[in-house]
Amino acid sequence: MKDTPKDDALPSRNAAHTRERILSAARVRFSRQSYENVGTRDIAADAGVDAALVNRYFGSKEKLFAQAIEGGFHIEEHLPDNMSNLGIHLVAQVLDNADDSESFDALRVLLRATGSPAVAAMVSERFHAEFVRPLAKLLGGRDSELRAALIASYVLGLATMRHGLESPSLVGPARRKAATIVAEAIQSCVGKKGE
Amino acid sequence: MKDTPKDDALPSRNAAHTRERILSAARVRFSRQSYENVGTRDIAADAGVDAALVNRYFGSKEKLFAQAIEGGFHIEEHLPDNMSNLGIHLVAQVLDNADDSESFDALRVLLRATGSPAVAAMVSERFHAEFVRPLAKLLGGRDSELRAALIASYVLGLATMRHGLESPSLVGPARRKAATIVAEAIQSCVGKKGE
DNA sequence: GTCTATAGAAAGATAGAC
DNA sequence: GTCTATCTTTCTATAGAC
Repeated sequence: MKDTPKDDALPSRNAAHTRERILSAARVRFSRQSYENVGTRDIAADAGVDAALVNRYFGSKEKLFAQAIEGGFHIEEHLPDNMSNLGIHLVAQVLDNADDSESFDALRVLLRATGSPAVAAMVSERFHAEFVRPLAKLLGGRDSELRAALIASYVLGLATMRHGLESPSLVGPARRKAATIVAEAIQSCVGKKGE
Repeated sequence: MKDTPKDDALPSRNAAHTRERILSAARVRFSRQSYENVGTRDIAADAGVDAALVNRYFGSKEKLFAQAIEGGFHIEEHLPDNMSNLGIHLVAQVLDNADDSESFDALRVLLRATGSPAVAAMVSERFHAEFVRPLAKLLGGRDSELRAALIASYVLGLATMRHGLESPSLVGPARRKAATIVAEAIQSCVGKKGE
């Protein structure tokens, strides 16, 4: 069987593809457990490759982590068409995300990394560089940095309740009301240009 | 030298006192790093006792952790005189807490525990039992559970930005404005009895 | 390009001496 | 009531065979 050039194919001996499989598996794992609780063996098993290849391709677990969160917070990918919908748009992205979903979620990685000395500073730096400061620039006006930080705070609080603590209080019928209220709080930090 | 009966004394051979020293050191350590990053040896060193005594008195690291957070979220100890000041009161407790303070802060323990399978469920359970549900009962009225969850969400978000990410955006001159805004958001979840 | 084998460090827990 | 010594497991990382 020859290697096929198709992207969807799974060539068994292809460095670039193997690398991507590892990175993808790492993103999912780090979204669900803290840095220390995720083993390079676990990642390799999920990716279906040998554990030694993780270090072979990424150098160390720490560098793999850095690669995994690279670009994950980019505000541009979380923006609505119109800034007047920012609140409801951000809130929906946090709440409409199944607890058992096996996908990458940078916000969850952040929540789980704050207690790990090896990566806490790295995550904080990226979050500010990719999310908070660009958002502040988008908002503009007085205290834009502060207003962006507050929006981040509302989003992180919701994410902690929903995905960190898996609180039952924000699912089911309550979800809709919660979304509306927090979206309003966020929106009030957006529209202050008139002041 | 005889053991003195005074509470402030440091008898070198006293089970109850040694136990208390370990527990106290554990509370501080768990406030600053995740469950996995805190070693029983670290705790013992801080407490000035032998590492073997940790297991001797608490059975296991997990049981020690359970004891450490016991009662830490109790809402009663975080309430103002009047519920009309709840927002500003809660916010102040989160923001007015030095990053390098060597004190126990249950909220920080919570933030750092969400990625640790061994203790995540335990922390979530206690937080809901000691903070969210009692708060809902205090609030009363329509959607009290939801409104309590939202207040918790605002508090956790602030705590994450301030102590999890050590964000520079909420300290200094910005602190006062941030406090006022979030306090208002919280307060709007308190006063809904008229609906 | 991938895998086997293992080095080396660190952690939780425990038995038994003092 | 406390400490020394150690068992056992688990993890990252790497050298070298295939």
